Amino acid sequence: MKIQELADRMGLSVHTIRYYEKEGLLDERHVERDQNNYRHYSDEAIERLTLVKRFQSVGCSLTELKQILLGLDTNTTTTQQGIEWVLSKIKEIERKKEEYDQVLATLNRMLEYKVALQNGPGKEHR
Amino acid sequence: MKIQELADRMGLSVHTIRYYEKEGLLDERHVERDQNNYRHYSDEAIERLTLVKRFQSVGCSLTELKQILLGLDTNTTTTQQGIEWVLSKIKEIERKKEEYDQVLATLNRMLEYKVALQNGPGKEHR
DNA sequence: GTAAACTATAGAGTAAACTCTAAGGCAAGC
DNA sequence: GCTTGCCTTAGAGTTTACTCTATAGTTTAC
Repeated sequence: MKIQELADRMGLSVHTIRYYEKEGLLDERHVERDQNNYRHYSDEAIERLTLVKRFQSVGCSLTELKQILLGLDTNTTTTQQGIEWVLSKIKEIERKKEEYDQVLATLNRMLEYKVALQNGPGKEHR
Repeated sequence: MKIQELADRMGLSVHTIRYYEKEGLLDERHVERDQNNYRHYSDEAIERLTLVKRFQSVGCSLTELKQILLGLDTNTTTTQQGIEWVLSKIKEIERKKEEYDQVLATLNRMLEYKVALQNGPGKEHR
């Protein structure tokens, strides 16, 4: 598929996709060039970008993502070191999930307060 | 307490704290000025910045945070509208938590793969 | 066969959230 | 009393992740 189609399917702009390629998040398994020099994307590009979006949405920078993808692609970092990296990342994500729970708690308090205000104005305090 | 102490306690830089104040995330309940014009922070500043960090860590922009804090501070946005905003925010956070679970799943797959490689090299495939 | 729509590149511009610098005033220790 | 270190402001600089522009070639539709 060509870049515009991929962009539409992924909900990204063509600029962003080219930018990701420049940043090394896509490689020959995902993009090739037609005779006319147009980029041609494989289905693997979809998978890759889905992964990119997913990790990005939990706060990974593109630099960090490159590390992660490298870890998925090659066995180079396989060893105690690589395992420890993944473990620390897992801990980090779990901490973040706890943060989310605390934010949810705050939002729920806000909600209850607002609902109470709406239902019984004049009794706001206590 | 003075700005450096607050910064140390919160794990922020003094620059960042002044920046937050300029952006309207802190007000007279959190900062006052001594005779020498030094900023003097109340304990409420700690609570406030904790909240700021918490919401920020789940992807809220400072602009959005200002809205949230306004909603906590005043009753101005209390009405159906405000309630709906909180509800939509809660949905958003819940969606994000699901993303986190997917990322955790990916990391766990990476981990298993790496552990398997380390324990039985030569049997990487299948 | 030509206009509209898509592709390419290089590079400039933007927004958010810091981060740092300069130039100066205040304060605490020796 | 003076050096060292923290405080002030205004404003410049940085980083990240886009986002857009200019210029030009290609493809598709009528």
